[in-house]
Amino acid sequence: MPKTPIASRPHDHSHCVHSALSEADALCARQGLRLTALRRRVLELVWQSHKPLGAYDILAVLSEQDGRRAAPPTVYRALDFLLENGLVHRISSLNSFVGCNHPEHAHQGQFLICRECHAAIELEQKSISDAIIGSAKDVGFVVEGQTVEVVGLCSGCQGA
Amino acid sequence: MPKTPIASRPHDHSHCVHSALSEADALCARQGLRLTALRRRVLELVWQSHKPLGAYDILAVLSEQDGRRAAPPTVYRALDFLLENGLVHRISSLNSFVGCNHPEHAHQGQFLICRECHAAIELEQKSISDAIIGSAKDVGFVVEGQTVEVVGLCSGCQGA
DNA sequence: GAGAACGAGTAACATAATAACGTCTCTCAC
DNA sequence: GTGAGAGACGTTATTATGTTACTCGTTCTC
Repeated sequence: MPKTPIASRPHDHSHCVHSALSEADALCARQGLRLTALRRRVLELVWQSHKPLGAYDILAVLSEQDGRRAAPPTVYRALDFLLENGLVHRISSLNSFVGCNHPEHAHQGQFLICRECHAAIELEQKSISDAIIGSAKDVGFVVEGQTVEVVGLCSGCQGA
Repeated sequence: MPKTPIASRPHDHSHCVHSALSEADALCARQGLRLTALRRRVLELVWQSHKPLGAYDILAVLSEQDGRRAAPPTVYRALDFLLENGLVHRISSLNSFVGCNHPEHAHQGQFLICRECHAAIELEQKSISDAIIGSAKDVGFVVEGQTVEVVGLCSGCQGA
């Protein structure tokens, strides 16, 4: 049996996807938000992917696989909703999107992006935020939003 | 005399631009790099702007003001050269570029971007880098490149 | 059930970046 | 000097990403 490197083996995380969707259902119900079929589907696609997904990737699936007549605004509106409500994050250095691991509280994560397997690992390290806020304060700058995107090699890809 | 808020007063920093260009000249001479007229002009434009400049903004100036027949590749190639040699930084959340304050040594800065006046302040805080590298190490991730872009209000814009 | 608010389809457009190929001009070995 | 090679830049076309404006139908509210 041929060995497959861990990182490239598409490990089945359908249970993760499922639980993320349930959590999103609950969260939206609680806050009176409408997680429509389209929005839910987009969220599902983002979660299903092991790596950050571009808007046009989502668009392609909606058109080809779901048979929906979708155009860019369809996708971007759904993504805007998901972003606003903390269900996904945007990775601006990749122009793409990942599911949020902790939608239950507002935050902006930090991301470790593997240049080999393209996985994105979400962190939420107070030490990083604090370092940023502190340094900003030193020059009189008030922080409202942080974008921290780190490229490198994940543990699984370092041997290769 | 009408009061103009500090941030919107286009304070003359032609001496900054000039010294940045001189420094670039010296650096390229030292390293045997060719800072051609085009590359130098692009660097000058980036420095002249008080805020991050998009590739197509640069393109417009080259075409309209300089009368040069320029197309996107012209600008992107010049920017690639400047990026590779640490003379400018790219702000990926804005798809735009700023002059580097410390081209003399390789680094990736952190940026504070004012949502009001759009100025970009470059930081180079070891405390931030270290926090990132440390957190990454905890999950076995090896950092190769960092993108830190912070949105907020600069000191000059906080009154408004 | 009338009207407001919202979600989504549609077409066109705007902006950002790259690909592929050609030409010119250096430089440097010979 | 000269010609081969490399590098810089022009040119055309294309791809990728994101937005605007308008429409229609549904749902929510009263």
